[in-house]
Amino acid sequence: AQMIGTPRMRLNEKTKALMADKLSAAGLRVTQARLALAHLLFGQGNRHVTADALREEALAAGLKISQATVYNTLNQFHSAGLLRQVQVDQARSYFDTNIDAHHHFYVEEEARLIDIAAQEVDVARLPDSPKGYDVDRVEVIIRLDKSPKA
Amino acid sequence: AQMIGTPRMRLNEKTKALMADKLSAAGLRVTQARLALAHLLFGQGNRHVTADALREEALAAGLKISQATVYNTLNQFHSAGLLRQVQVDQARSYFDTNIDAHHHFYVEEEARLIDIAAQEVDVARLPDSPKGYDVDRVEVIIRLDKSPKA
DNA sequence: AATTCACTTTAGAATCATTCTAACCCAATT
DNA sequence: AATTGGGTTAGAATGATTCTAAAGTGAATT
Repeated sequence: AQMIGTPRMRLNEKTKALMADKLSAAGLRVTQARLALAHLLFGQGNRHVTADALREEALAAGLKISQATVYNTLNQFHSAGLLRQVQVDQARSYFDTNIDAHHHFYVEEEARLIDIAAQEVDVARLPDSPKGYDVDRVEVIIRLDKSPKA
Repeated sequence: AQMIGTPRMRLNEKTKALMADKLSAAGLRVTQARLALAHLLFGQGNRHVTADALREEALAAGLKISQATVYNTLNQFHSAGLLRQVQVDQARSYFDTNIDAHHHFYVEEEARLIDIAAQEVDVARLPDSPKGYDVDRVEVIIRLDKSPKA
């Protein structure tokens, strides 16, 4: 009998199986496009991607996938709670594979987001929410500039 | 002789004079369009406006002003440090007349921003910035949902 | 008051991210 | 294998914002 994890099952296949589980668990049908994008998004560490960057990455990986599907998929993953949307730049939105509570550095000059673990920031006091409203989430964004050359 | 502040000088005129000073101080030429928009923006308490909302307000006030000028002016005011740009919604950007350090509530369902005074939030601890970068500013955004009906 | 020149304003076109449409395709079920 | 209901797609549509290049205006000068 073929054991789980033996050389016969390539890493890629294992990841695919994990991704299929992830999609099912999120209530999404397992399709080729979703599997492939999930593989790119969740196959490695946490990432911040724009729709266009993901599209290019997919094409570079030899996938045949339309821009509409990239958008659809990112939105579906977001609705399903697999991605978080980060709004720091007026031009485009970022999707973050890290869905745990955390914060961000943003370097505008480089259009680059950097995660900050929740425990690295201590928000000691917050105002009461206006009557009739509840806190959905608290975002801390630290905008960075390149240091002037000394 | 006509004294400053007598009934002969209408409130509107006084505001206009203040706005002219504000523009000059910011290094901007005093033009009709800028005066009129400054009057709408800074004539009352602090506000959060979108380009389109400001355009409509201008038209409603009987001003003849193009959308391009509204955009140009908002961007110039922003560059000159008279406005701050707030990025909370993927669809449009907001301009905030409050340029002091402060934070925001954002009600996505209503596309509404609410100021939070700086002293209402206590950010007790922040991570070190990555090497080569300096903190430009720290933004705290508290996203709100309508409370479910009890 | 007229002239000049640089800066402003403008209408409309252009751009760019994102969404929509309507047709085709595929995953699950019978 | 046929059916069905979502999934995917190319291309059009949308909507905010920017660009263009032509006409207008403020400030300084004659």
